[in-house]
Amino acid sequence: MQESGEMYLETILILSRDKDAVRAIDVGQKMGYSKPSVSRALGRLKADGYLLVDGSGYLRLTDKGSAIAEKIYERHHVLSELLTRIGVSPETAAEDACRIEHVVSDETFAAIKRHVKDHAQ
Amino acid sequence: MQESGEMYLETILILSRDKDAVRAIDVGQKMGYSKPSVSRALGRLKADGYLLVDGSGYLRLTDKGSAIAEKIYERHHVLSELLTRIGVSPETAAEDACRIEHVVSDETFAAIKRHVKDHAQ
DNA sequence: CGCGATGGTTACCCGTGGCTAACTTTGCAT
DNA sequence: ATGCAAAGTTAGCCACGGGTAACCATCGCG
Repeated sequence: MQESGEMYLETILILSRDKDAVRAIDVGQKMGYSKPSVSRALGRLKADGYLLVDGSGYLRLTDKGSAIAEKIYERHHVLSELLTRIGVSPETAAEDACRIEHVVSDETFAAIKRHVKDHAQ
Repeated sequence: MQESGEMYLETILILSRDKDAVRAIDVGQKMGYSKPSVSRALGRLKADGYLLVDGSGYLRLTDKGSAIAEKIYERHHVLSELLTRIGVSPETAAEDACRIEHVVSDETFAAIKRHVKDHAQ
């Protein structure tokens, strides 16, 4: 799983919190990508079993896809929380969290999560 | 400047701390990349004015290249310090710092640096 | 009924950044 | 002087991940 694949899955998860049905076009709009780019990326995710597309073009994460999306989403939250706590502006914190969330190891994220929890405010 | 370019510059900086002369082959050995990959990457860095190569194949960072290398190197140190401090093992901290160092914004890094300094041990 | 808008896909281009294979160049040692 | 080893480059392969242009399919509305 590549960083960009994780972003697609996370985006689908976030969109499906609001909308009851998520389509490729919504993903593209949210991420600022063209239709063909989204189509191809989603095709890969589908082929690799992270995603299902029904007859009407509605997207649904598989368990496997959902697990990744939730994992990244959690990281996003915790990292944003940590960064704002040390004085980063909310916008920048969100942007940086969005990049860091894909590159930290499980060990490091566990430590960060523990740290944030232990030093709750 | 791409992430991989930053890694090359940082590696050259680190190598030039030990050795008095750094060649492409040393960089490749250190990074685990093949000679052609290194040759091409260094060619780009040279073309973009980050790097000089003398007649004997010795590498020297320009001011521009040095600035980036030092910046990334500092980030590496501070991030490693932060991670080990919250309980990450030194090896994992180094690996993660190596990835995070390329993606954090200046604002976030400034905040991290301040945090690490203020909570010195 | 037809036409246009919407959504999706196909085909193709581009840069990045790895790789191998093969070539050149250089320098040292026999 | 030969001849090998080390360093670098060139050419070409591949996957990723963006992009356009163009096409198809469907659906709603006049």
